[in-house]
Amino acid sequence: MPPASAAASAIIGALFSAPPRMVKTQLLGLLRAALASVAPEQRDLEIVLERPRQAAHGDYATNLALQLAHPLRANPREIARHLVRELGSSPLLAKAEVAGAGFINLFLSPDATRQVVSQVLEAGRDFGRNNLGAGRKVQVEFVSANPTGPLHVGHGRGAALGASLAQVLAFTGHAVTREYYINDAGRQMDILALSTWLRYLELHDVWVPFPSNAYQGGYVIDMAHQIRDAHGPRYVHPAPAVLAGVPDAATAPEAHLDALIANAKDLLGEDYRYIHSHALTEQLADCRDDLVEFGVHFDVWFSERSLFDTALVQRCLERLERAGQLYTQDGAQWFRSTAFGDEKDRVVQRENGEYTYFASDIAYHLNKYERGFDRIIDVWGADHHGYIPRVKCAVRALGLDDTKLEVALVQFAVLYRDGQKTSMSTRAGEYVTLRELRNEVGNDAARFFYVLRKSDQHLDFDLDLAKSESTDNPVYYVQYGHARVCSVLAQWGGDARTLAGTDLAALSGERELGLCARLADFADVVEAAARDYSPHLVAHYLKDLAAEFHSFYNAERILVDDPALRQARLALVAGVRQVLRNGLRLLGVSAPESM
RNA sequence: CUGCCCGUAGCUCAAUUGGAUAGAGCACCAGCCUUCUAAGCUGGGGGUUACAGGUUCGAUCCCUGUCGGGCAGGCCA
Repeated sequence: MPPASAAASAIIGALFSAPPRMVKTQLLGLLRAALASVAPEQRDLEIVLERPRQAAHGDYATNLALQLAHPLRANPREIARHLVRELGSSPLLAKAEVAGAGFINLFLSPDATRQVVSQVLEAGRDFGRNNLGAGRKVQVEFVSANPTGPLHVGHGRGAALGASLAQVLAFTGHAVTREYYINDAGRQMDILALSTWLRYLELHDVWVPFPSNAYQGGYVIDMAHQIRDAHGPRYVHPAPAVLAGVPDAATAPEAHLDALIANAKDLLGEDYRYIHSHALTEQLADCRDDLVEFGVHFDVWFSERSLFDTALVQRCLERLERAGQLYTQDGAQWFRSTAFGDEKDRVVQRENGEYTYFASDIAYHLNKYERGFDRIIDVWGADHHGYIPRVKCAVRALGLDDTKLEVALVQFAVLYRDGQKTSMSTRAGEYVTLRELRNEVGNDAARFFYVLRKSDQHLDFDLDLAKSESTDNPVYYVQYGHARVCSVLAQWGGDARTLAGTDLAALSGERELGLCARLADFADVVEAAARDYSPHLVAHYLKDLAAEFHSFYNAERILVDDPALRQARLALVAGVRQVLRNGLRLLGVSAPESM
């Protein structure tokens, strides 16, 4: 991990300072100056500048006067009038007026509205980028599924959200580390190893009843074949030995499984580790391939087992011990989480000496803090929400700042086909895998649909809609907008890069200026998406931008005879294409040149 | 029983985090192809934001209660 460097931040900062400032930023500067003049003691007040819902209320509006009314003990409309007077005249503004209870409505000059097109074309792929994060180190940990089988559609949503969120954060000046936590130390991995071995024994006509709570999937049989092909009968043991002293499966299924695992370890000795590691390696590779095909990449694959190998779990518990936050009861070791506001104390080491998942999780979070992240984002399934308080308690007990740790919850996705829910039972091993979903609807539709909803909302995933090549399908709708611009530019035949310096004065129609305003909004959308961990805002924005473009395209011809108007419109649609591209890239969706 | 999340048009969802007259897409109705991709566009109807109070200049958003739905509450992960 390279050290967080001020130098790197400075370089990044310099990159961003090059393009001219956005109109909104310039307006904020004007308002700040007016504020300092009207109410010097309130000069540091946060100024909110927003897009009014209605066109009659201008391009931007601010409630600044309303905010000042209380501290100044004055009539908000009166304050607003003072502020407007101080704003004076600016080439940016066509008009500034006081409205309603004391809003200030700002109407941009056409020049001010149009200049965004030049900014888009000059900034190119960097348009929308900002330095909100100022180079701060952020870790996004997501997916982190147990490598005990293929990823399913629930993991897919976490993958899509985490990847998009990481992109958005990187785009807003954060130094992002994408991380996958591998649960390679627990009982679930032992169950997978056992399952593989039992299938392997079956291939050698050693028949041990396959437990219903072991892993049923066909991939387990595949691994058994691989092991047999590579090593023949080396790991075969007779069924009576495998079943020696094993309690009844029907009455004690979990104890049955644990006893089988214990026998496997005894009989196989060192060879058990081979089977265990073969299964882990295979499943992890499958998982990684799946994610790579999905366009989801990780910087760090963090092994749970390494927390034990480096004795971090032990050191972590010793640290809690010294702080007086551990005690022993009923043979187990407990963390006094109630002292930090949790509902009940939690076990960290079981009576049988095994550490709980919680213990390694505390250690993992300690490790995250020790790596110096300014912010740590855990993306979890919403069913883990009850787990948040105890982890935060543990972090506090270690003397760390728990406000650095944020958990983004992802609700389940429910698949619909022909208007019917598709079953997704994890038990029988017949759940829908991410790979099946990707094969059916394609990576682009999957990525887009997954982030179309706020992540903490349930997602109804309409498979038929995702597959349809029609206007109803938002992915196709947005991508088609991009392809359409490409088609127009191809028809024109010129070099799109030469459009950056185009004179835009001919853009004067309502639709044209409306599109310009929409392009300018991209910067705000990106910022909001980063601030609220809400990539869905980008998806919605792209739908809106595409709709506005299609509407414009339908109403006006771009390749008109008048050279000045033609060039200006070409520059405008080239700007639309660039912003569509940038937005789609944040979501991991391709921007096709033709469809 | 307790805690967390949610409840917005017939359906799926937004709403710049407390702003002005709550918006899109489906579906429904009526239109638009001699034109750069009709894989598109235009117009229309549709709402007591679950319900009842409260906080203030202003509430879908914050607080309280009720009703309804989801998820959690292991020495499981």
